Amino acid sequence: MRGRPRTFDREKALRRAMMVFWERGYEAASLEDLTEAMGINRPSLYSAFGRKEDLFREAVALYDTIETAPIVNAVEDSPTAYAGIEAALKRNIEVFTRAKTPRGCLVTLALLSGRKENSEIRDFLCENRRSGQALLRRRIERGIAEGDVPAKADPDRMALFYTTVIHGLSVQAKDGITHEDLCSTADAALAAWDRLAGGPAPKPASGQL
Amino acid sequence: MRGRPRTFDREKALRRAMMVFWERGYEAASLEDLTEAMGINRPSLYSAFGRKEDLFREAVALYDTIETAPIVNAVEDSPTAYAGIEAALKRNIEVFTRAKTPRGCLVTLALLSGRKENSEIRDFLCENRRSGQALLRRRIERGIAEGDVPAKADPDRMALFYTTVIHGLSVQAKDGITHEDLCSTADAALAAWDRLAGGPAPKPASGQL
DNA sequence: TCCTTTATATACCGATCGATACATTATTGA
DNA sequence: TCAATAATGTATCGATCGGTATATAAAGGA
Repeated sequence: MRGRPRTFDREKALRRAMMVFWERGYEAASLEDLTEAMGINRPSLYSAFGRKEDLFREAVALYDTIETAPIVNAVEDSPTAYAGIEAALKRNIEVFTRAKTPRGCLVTLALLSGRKENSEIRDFLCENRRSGQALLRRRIERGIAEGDVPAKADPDRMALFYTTVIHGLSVQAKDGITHEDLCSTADAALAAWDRLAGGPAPKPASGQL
Repeated sequence: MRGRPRTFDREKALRRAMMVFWERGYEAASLEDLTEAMGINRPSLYSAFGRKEDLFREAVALYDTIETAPIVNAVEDSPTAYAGIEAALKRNIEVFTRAKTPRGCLVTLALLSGRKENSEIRDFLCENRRSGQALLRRRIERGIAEGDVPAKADPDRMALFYTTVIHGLSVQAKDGITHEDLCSTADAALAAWDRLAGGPAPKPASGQL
């Protein structure tokens, strides 16, 4: 390639930008905060990532890759829908309270209220949240298909409930609630499972599996 | 009183400021947004309410008076702890989805992430959230004392769980979830009650009440 | 009537916001 | 060797941020 080579690691700079957005949210993360954390100056940021909005979208994509994707895998790899939802709750809590990263979920906390000119980014984050909800819904639907969830269960409703709890856990994590208390809260949500699913999981007929 | 009389209704102006903070959050509500909504200019705002931070604290106090206090009363006036928590959920949903006011809870959504120089306001809001949690805890403790909640129930844990759900409902309301779906989610949370309380409510001995 | 007091309106403060112009430096291809 | 290309550092842009100085207007008290 022609031209002067880049003197910084683009991926590492993006990861640091992600941390700033995670800590401060979208609007409160200033270009000065970002460039300082990334170790570069403004023109380098703009040539490598585009505008602040572009950088943020890429930071969210990186968050999805680093933080969300393993949770998605855990949900899908769990043997039952219940175990999948439990994994979603517990693994999110691990992320929300990890010592080396900011508390709570970037996608949930970065922009709830805000300036009206940032409504597109708010919608972008909302869509991301809905995709997490869709993940849980599909896992419960699969549970019905595979027989570990009663057929009369309502996957939409259950996914909405557990997604709502996860959003609440983000707020609580940001407020400094302990890991232990968050886990206790997740268990409380799971305690509703049988009644939400319309009874305990039907026992598969012997030899069916 | 001496001096030129005020030409605006202080209470009405405060209510409009509250709406702006409710809609945009603390940081994104600019003085221009505020003065325009309040129908006054900056010096009038400063002489009547002090700095932006002072105005915000007073707006939150008004929110507590107008929106929160009736919910507090409903929780405390409910005949049982279960009915009290149910009232807290349902009445919050009414507030979060009311057509004439912004969606979600001002206290929860106004400042989660943000600039580090606003950490005092974040703590102020966090304290407000914790007081809501304490309200639920006390109502459950009273339920134990009055016999409508089993003695082995954990009021701290139950209050934390239902408060977390309410925080999640704020996020969902902001995301545009329907009133019906929010109610369905609240019912899902209430479905965990018996297992959280350690069994259904003990039946009072006949003649005890 | 006139002075004191308080509110109003205009205009502006320094600081910071996101975003760039410009000149310089470093590299590749011809 | 040198033009073309791309990244860097500095310095700055206009807009907006929260917050005020200043002058004027409107009331009460002496």
